[in-house]
Amino acid sequence: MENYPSSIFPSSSSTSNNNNFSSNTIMNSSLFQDVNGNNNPTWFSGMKTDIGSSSQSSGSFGDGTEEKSGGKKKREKKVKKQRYAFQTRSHVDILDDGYRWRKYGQKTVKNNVHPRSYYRCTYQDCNVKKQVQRLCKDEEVVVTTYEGVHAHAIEKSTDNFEHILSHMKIYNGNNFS
DNA sequence: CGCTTTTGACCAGCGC
DNA sequence: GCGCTGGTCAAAAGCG
Repeated sequence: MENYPSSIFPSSSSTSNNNNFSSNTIMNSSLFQDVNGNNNPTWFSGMKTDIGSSSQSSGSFGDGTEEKSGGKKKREKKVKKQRYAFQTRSHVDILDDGYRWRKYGQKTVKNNVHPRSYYRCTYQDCNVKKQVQRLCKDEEVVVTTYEGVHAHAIEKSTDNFEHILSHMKIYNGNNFS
């Protein structure tokens, strides 16, 4: 599409050495997974998982929720955004990536005993969402799917997470055409 | 008191 | 057309 974000997370003015990301987390692997591969996940090198075809009207993820057609509830009508998924081997579901998230839903998914949690960034006018889900076959593997791009700076620094981001950038730059 | 989490209901897309 | 499934809303409860 038009705007491939160079990275999911804009400049994260990081300095300190907070270990809030790895306090309870074992970062053995962080790979990107095609979220389109439903039952048969296929590992791929790129970080971009374009679920929408190509008719993404609004290029920015900043705010896409002004549409309230109908009048009942402003349930976002399946605006297909780019999603980015990566796996993390961790004992905890919540990976503190420096942003503030508010949970807005949880659903049990088919073929998986673990529920999927839905989070939304609480920053003002930031509609970035993420889903957190564990693999049924490997309970230590947590799949985090980001939807949208943060249009603001990271709120707290996480060097560990930036380390992951660096990998993501590498993947994005080399392998994704 | 304000923010977050929980949880059931609601809605839309998709496959049969 | 119907049922299943995924995603979101919103009220209530919980917590610092």
